[in-house]
Amino acid sequence: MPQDADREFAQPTLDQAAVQIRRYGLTADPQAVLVAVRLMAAGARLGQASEVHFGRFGLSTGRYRLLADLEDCGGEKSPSQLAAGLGVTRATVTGLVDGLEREGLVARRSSREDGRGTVVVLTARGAQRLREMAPEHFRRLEAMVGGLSEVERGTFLELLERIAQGIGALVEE
Amino acid sequence: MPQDADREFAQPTLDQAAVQIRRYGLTADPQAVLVAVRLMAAGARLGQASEVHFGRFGLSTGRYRLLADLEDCGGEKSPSQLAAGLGVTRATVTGLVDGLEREGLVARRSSREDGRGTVVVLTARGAQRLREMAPEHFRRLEAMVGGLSEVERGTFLELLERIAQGIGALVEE
DNA sequence: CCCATATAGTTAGGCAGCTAATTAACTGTT
DNA sequence: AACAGTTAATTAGCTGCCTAACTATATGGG
Repeated sequence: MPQDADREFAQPTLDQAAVQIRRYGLTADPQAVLVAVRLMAAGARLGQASEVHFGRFGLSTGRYRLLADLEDCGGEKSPSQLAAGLGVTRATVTGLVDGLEREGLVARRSSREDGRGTVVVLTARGAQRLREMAPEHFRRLEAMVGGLSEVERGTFLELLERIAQGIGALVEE
Repeated sequence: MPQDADREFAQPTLDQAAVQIRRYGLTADPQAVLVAVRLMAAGARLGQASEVHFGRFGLSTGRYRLLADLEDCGGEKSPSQLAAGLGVTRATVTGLVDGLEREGLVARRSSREDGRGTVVVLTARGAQRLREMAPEHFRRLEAMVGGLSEVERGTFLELLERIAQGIGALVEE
């Protein structure tokens, strides 16, 4: 019996943000803070929902993304290239590949050009798994934003893009 | 010398989405898929940026949120209530409290009303830590969305809200 | 009153992300 | 040719999140 399934996701409110800001005697704009906090909450929640979905196919978000990236690139890539493509460290890729290799979805072989390198290869079984998941995966992604019209999606993308730039600027500080 | 610091965050493109959809012979809308994928990427990136920020104060996103939630509620709450407020499981709260207690930022005492229960209490040191972090924390949140006007932020919030509903519907499937 | 069930908190084990350190191989300079 | 520095991949150890299982206490029905 799963005991925590009824976890509620109470969205943070504008009032909460305003109270916090006032408590510390600051002058930040509560609405701006709310945008940031809600975006983070949505991202986290989306991440968890994905994890559950991929779990049903014996994968995880990270493993799925690695597999998909491999297929996008013709089925072969070095761990370093995978890390760059996925935006994670090479150490993380090592772990993901370990798991996928155990399941026979990818294989490792050593590089011919570079004695230090290895190449991760998508196996037939790995490609098969991707095909099995695709319909539901894309259906879910579509359903998630189904409440928005095409124009609204365009607007959202543009605003998100600008926020992403703001995040990028922060990271470089 | 950190060796992976130059990790690039290549945003997924509309073309990539379209190619993937076509490969599996599906009919999903690439733009809708792109919105979902970018939102997930932004959330993940924001999460990592936060982690770095909080790390400079010897905390993490989860620990900070627990501390802040505690202060919002007058400084005392049970682990169960904390879990509900933060949207995580009680097991996770146990881990967060363990860490915070080790640093002397919170304390545990057993509940007087319920023999099974404990109460997590914000210590003076914990409150002090929050005060130290507040200015930079809120400045960063504000800076992140600084590229948007007030009207745009309102629009973004509204669209994000509708997407959050879409995510909620998926979770219940 | 007792027992079944529910709830509070913890523990154990898993995964994914990180950093830092290690080993091996490549590269460029002198 | 030898050595220094760089890069590829892995390993070890941390955190946060999860689920499942366990212990202890509450609570309600026969």
